Amino acid sequence: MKYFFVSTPIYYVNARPHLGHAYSTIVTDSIARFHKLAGDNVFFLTGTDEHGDKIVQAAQKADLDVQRYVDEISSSFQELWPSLEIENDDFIRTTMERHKKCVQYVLQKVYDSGDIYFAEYEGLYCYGCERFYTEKELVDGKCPDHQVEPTRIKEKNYFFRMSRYLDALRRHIEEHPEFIQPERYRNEVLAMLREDLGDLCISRPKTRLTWGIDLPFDTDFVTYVWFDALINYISALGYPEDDRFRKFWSGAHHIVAKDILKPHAIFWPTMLMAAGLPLYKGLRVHGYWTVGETKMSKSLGNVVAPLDMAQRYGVAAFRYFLLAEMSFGQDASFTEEALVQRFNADLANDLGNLFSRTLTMTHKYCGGRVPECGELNELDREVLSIGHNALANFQSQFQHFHFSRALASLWELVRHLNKYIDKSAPWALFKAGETIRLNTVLYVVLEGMRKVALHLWPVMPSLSEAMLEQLGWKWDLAAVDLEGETSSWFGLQPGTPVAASSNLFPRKEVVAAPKPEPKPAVPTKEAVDFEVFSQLDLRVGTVVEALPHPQADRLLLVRLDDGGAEPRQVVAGIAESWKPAELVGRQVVFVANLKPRKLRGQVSQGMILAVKTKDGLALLSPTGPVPPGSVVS
RNA sequence: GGCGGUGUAGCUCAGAUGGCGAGAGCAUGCGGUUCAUACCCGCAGGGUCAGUGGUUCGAAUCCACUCACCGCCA
Repeated sequence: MKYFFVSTPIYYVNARPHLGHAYSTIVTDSIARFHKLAGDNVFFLTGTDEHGDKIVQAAQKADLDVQRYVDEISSSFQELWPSLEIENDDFIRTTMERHKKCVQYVLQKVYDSGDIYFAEYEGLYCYGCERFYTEKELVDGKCPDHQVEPTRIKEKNYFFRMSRYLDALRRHIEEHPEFIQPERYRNEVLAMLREDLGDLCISRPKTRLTWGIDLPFDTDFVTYVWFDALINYISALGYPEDDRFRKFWSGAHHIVAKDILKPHAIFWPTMLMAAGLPLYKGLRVHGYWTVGETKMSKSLGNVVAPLDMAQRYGVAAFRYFLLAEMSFGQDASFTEEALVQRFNADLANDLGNLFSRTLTMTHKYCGGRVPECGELNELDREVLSIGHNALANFQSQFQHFHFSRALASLWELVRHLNKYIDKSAPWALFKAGETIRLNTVLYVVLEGMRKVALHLWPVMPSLSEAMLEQLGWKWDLAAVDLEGETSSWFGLQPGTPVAASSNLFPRKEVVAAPKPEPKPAVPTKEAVDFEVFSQLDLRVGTVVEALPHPQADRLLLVRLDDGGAEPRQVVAGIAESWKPAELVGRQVVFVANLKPRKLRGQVSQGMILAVKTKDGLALLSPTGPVPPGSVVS
């Protein structure tokens, strides 16, 4: 029996669970289930990371005692997972006693072997942020958050001699391509290793931070971030004394998002080396979910609440979508429309309808029981062969974290079963009374459906079990021979009753397209002919003089150079937005053939064009200088 | 600025070690079918494989440069 250990990151409890957390955990759950299905002995770990200043600050903000605060957020994670059909074997919290003991054990061990040293360093410290800044992080020499010049202080801390292990790590990565995957992240880590990474600061003085694990060799300090958090992967396995560690650690895989690549790809392996422990087997790195075009962020208020989606569309659809839509390693975009589209196309139309039509036919034509399979002809054998390929590809792709491709492979079988039904036309066989052939066709389809359902268990556990139940197949995880399923085709027992009908994935209405601001149609005045428009004589004039109107506050007397010998006087109602001095030299568009008229005793020979907005009047003018009097058309 | 990645049909993506008249799914159009969840099946349209130059009998695939976007580091 193979041992397989797989972990999510432990989630930092400064925020409630969102789509990113859900994805990591669902992927990990699916992998865990896949290995369970394959017969491995699986340990699936997730948990929460609960130490550090940020947590203390968040608790203060929430006006809660720190312990209560972390308890609460941690529970929100623990409570969410079962509703997403996530079945972790353990939930580790860094505030648990068993974790603390393990961290201290490892620290002491590394300290004893001489890889932790005490050193003083000097840095720029911002008291507001309670952290050090590098010169480059500062803006104009000031802390970007508090706009305060940081203070140069000296501090003593403990350091992990990471530099000693970096060469060995680089060799390991080079010799084990599967250590970090996908490839792009492996390259990134090798690039990081080409730089001087130095050693790792692993402590904080208690004068600054008390919410952490005491260093076993100096209780004036607490452990800083990674030496605490990363150890969760082995503390949960009961390292050092527990047998589980010995069994499971050799097959360990970590699933992480790309933002925590460095700690997992560099800090953690070197820590393990220093502690004299074998390295994990594989690190699998995925990208981010964006929401539409933009990054998901709290400030934008577009954080997708996983549970909302799961409730609206079903856990199965939600999990299926996440796995099918994201090409593992790359970023992907989450939109409700895409989810609905995929739901309808793949789950409702292809798979759901396949169940519906086949079960109905089994009832109409075969008394609702799995029929006897007769001799196979060319068409039937084609199904078996396509099925073999689809399932073998599914298994191989899934194992290599290509979930999207794995599901695409599986759907080749789903679609082929639909084609096969059409080609074989059981309804015609029924009318013709060709019972043996009819039974064979339906058997082949039902068995294909069973295989699809079984392979979907890692992705959508309860729906998979429901499908199998409809097929009258007894779900028994321990009895599954996943590899064998690719070649055998006779798992269903003839005579077994099947469900009379099926409605696993009722089609969803396509949600309204993401309203690009439903701008109302612009109401216009009545349409006019071009002739009417061309009666207007619009021209550009240059303001040569502007004066306040002697008898009106809102009016200006504007004298325009219109190309003629004398300036043209126009009375313009723009005094509230424009001062006379601002106008001189400016070019404006005016109506040249408006009948002259007197406004408050002053003759106006035309009208200057302007746009009224809530901020005042904007004048129309050419994009660049033109000769005065130029005609506008 | 350095390093790395990506750029293939409207959209999402496949395309080891160079040999294809460049693929799939979705979307679109047309046709067929009725067992079925207005579903399924078939056919079709649509791409100068970012650009330029090179290696080669032959390049989406190798090399160089350019452009665009992204990431890491500085």
